[in-house]
Amino acid sequence: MDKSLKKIESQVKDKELVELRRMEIVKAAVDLFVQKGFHKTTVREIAQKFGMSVGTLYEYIRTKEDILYLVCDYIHSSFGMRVRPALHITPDSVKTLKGAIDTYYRMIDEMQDYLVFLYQETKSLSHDDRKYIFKAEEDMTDIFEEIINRGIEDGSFKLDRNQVGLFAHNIMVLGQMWAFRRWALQKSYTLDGYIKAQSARLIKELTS
Amino acid sequence: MDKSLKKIESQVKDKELVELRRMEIVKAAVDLFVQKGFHKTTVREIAQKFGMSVGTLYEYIRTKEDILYLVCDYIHSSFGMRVRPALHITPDSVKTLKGAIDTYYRMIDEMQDYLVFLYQETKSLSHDDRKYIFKAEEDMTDIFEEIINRGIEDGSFKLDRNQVGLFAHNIMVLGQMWAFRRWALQKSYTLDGYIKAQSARLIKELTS
DNA sequence: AAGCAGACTGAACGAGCGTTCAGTTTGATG
DNA sequence: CATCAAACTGAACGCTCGTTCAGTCTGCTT
Repeated sequence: MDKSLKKIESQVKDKELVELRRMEIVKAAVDLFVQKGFHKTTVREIAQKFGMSVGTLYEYIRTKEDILYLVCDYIHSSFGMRVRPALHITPDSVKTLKGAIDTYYRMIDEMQDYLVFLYQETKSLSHDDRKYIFKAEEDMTDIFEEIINRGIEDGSFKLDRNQVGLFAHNIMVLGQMWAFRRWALQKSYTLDGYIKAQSARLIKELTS
Repeated sequence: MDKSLKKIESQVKDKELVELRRMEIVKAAVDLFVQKGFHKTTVREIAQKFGMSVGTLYEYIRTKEDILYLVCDYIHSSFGMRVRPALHITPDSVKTLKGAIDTYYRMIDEMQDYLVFLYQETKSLSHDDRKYIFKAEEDMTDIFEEIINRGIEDGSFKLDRNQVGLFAHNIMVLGQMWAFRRWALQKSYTLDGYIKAQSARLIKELTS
């Protein structure tokens, strides 16, 4: 799942160079997109930040939307790269879930600008591309579901089987809320306080 | 709070006509915006659906962004008009909260397209206009806070005072999740099932 | 050195779109 | 019926921006 589904064609032959330049393009574009939004960012601006001419930029992509796709893909895989290695399945299900929540919520805090951007601009992607991006969310949900299911099996958690999916969604949404409602929450809570409060509540619900 | 904060100037003198035509404009624009997004909708399209020429349209607004503001304001006040009258404060705090959740969640279901649109396009508004729109969210949070606080006072709910705000946010976000994650949730749950499950969980948490 | 392919340049093109304005219609007034 | 202002029209303007392409530069090969 590290590589994108879609192959975007380019004029340039050298595969490694394409990879390298595209990473530069993404790095240049992501900040502009997050700051100004996709529509208000011009290809010229991206090229300028990228340090090359518009013409060159178009050697590596076909359309402006390709850049959006690359950026979304980049953000999405950054998430994946950060969560996966940080998730330790331990014999103690409570500890495992606590750790997963902590990891996920901290990642959201670090990447809040990207997260908000993803939610706001995915509708500008084609239907197929959007599905691919949503896939990342489903993968994450699956991870939480698995942890909860293990906990139920070993008797740590009490939860109706057909509520596991919903509970996994709740965990994720309560984390994402930190980014989406920062205008309210980040006035009254610190990240640590927020994680502690939400985490305690979720765990208590599962164990009582 | 029914009238907008901002007065948008118009060429037309007759105040009532302005009000009438603007409502027609909003009605025409809102569907197009929800369907295609703000940026991809042209003023010409709106004028056409509105049934008048572009020139006339511009007698009632100054810029395209004015239309966005009018639409956001319209959506926001539709929310307000629907929730407020449906909220009954009863002596039974549990029943009151259950009713409020039910009302709010059903409203989200009905207006899910609008809600998603609001979240996706508010960033295109000016800073002041955005603040005005966020205000609606804060008002709603206040309502839930008040219900919870009453419940704590009359002994129905057990919750640390400094967690009331957070709990109110949780209630709202778990409702909005129905709209934002419909791609996953609305496959596996009915609205009634969803409300019952989330509501039960929230109430249980407050009363146990 | 000559030849050549791959990488790069940026002026130019042209379509799309927000906005305007010179002019027409409408209907109220005297 | 004449007058006039308010409401309406839509072609035209002008600017922005995605995209292209004729031409230049670079460095490798023979």
